[in-house]
Amino acid sequence: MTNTSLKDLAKELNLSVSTVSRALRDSHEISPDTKEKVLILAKKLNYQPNPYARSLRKQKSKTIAVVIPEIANNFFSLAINGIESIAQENDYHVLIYLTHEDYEKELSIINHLSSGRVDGVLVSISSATNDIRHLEELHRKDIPVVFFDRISDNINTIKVTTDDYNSGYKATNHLIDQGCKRIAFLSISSKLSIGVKRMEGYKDALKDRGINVEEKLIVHTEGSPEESHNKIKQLLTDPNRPDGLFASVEKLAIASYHCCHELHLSIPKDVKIISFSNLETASLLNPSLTTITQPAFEIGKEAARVLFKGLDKHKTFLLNKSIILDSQLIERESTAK
Amino acid sequence: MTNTSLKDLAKELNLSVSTVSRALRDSHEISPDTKEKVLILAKKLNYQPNPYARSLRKQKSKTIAVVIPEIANNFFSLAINGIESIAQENDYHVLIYLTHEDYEKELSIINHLSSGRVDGVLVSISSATNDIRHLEELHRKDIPVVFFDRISDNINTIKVTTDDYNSGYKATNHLIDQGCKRIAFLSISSKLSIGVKRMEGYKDALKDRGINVEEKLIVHTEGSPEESHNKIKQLLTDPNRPDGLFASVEKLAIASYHCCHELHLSIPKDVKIISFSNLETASLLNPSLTTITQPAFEIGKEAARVLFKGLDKHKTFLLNKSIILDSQLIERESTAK
DNA sequence: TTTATTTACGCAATCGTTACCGCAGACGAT
DNA sequence: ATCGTCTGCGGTAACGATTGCGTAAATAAA
Repeated sequence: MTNTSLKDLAKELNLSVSTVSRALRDSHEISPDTKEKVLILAKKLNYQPNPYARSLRKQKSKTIAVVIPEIANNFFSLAINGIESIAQENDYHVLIYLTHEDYEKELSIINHLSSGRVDGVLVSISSATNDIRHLEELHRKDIPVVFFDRISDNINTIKVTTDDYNSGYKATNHLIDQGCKRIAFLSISSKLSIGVKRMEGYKDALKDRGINVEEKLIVHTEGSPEESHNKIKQLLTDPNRPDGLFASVEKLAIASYHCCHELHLSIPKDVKIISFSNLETASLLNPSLTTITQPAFEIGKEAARVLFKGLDKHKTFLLNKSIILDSQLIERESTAK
Repeated sequence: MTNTSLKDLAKELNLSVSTVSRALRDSHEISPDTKEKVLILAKKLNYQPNPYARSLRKQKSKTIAVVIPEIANNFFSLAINGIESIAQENDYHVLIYLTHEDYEKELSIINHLSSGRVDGVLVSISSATNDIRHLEELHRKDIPVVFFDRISDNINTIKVTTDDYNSGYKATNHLIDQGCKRIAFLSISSKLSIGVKRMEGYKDALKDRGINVEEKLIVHTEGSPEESHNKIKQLLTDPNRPDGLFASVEKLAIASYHCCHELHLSIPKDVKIISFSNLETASLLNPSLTTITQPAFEIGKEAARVLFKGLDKHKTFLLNKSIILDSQLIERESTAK
């Protein structure tokens, strides 16, 4: 059985296709009688307008794309949750694309999206991405783009993030307050905006408290989980090892926990750890993890909201604007004195 | 700037639209010369065929839908990861829909999908779903449906799950082996297949070891997180409280941990806990959590694979078939003697 | 040389919806 | 009676890509 179309309805009711179409969209040009007949039959046959025909005709797809590095990640799955909820409110559909931190993949995905498949794009760039010409291309084709979390500063559009600099500053300050003298900073990319800004907060906090910034305490692990693990382990086996770790992303905190367990280092006695994280089990860890928790769900929602706001008025939308939501420092045992 | 179409290419090259179309799809009817000219210009203008025009014409969307209860959930986000990877291999697009365990929402989503928006659907039903007529409707419209994890036995199609009965049996057996005498079973639904089968495994394991099944040790928390929390707390404050908890889903294990902490019950001394879970931090919890870990990523992959296999040959596809992947019991401290 | 065949392309219909234009008939105003 | 003005509906041309069919020119076969 194939789907019922306007033509089927029209034939059944001895009306023209255009009349049926208008009746369904409650046009004032159609008499109440006719409307009712049409609506009843449509319901009876469970008529669903063909989305592709409609999109083709209206040059609107009622669809947005979400392009993210990975999904098995608490931050991103919460963000998607927020995005999807706003999309559902607006009767939009959500396409998901994962780049797996791969620039080539991101390139080909974004490139594909310039086909008009979607009305707008929400993106959090991959850690491997330097060149953002592919994103500018979308821009040029008048497809609104909103960045969230992992943004690029080199493109004029809306960006939704948390206050990464400040959070980095606060996190570092907290470690110092708890007695740390040598604090390492862990990140997954030396280029990613979130990494850079969090690091600037880290550096400034150290300076403001009169502590020297040591480059060898700044670890960028740009590759595999194994690489992260090894680099952290190496950091912690150094005779002059740090007494505090600031993980700029959750997975590095988890790796750090594993390393400490392996090396029989006690958290927080030997090493204190704080991390950006949306881990729901942060409070159940051994020891519970002090986190900077981003409002991931809200970030998703807000990014989607501004995107939808922009879907009406393209031109004025392509502005450079930053929306910054607050993160929360939640103190737990991993940084106890 | 709008997108370039076949017509644009044709005009530029003084060719007809059909020739350009055929050239791009490497038809043998087109001369090598012409093909090359077309391909070069297409690349230069970054021509991307309009997906909606193509879908309309071909009655194929190159898109699948994934309908799941929630996404901020390790199992589902891993499964999506698997699904997306297979979809990308097959050049398909993935639409995500969340039901939030709400039957009405699931109904309206599935109903919408009968419009032909997608070529196939992967679904894990909501805990509130009894009636599956909406899914049968898809079936009737020749839209292949593959269930994964949360399946319905009342519909003839492919289902991908783990061996829930066996896993339930093994988990219960493990608790008994570790010395538990009174084992409670926690689930989020008395109807959901995964809950029922895991429970049957639980019951049979008890019987086989000569332990009576006590109905009051079987807790179904069908509502909010608060309700779950309260019911578990109530269970644990009973003077005759259980000494073992078998959580059939991860979130109930987490709730159980919180309850034990609140009630100052020691895990595993006072209460041992085992849970179905894909928590990446299971080994870092306090104490580390013994889990039945499902191959979530593989389940997603496999479900997507069989769906794609079915997208060719509809008719023969609509078979009743179960694909069962093994879960793994990973013993940790929460069930130590 | 004539006929058949191949090569390389154009024409036009089609997918299902929507939007513009047109046009009867009813009705009121003049 | 004539002229506008609604009301309610139908016809048709798009949207962009695909595809069956037609056909001129080039080539081969007779």
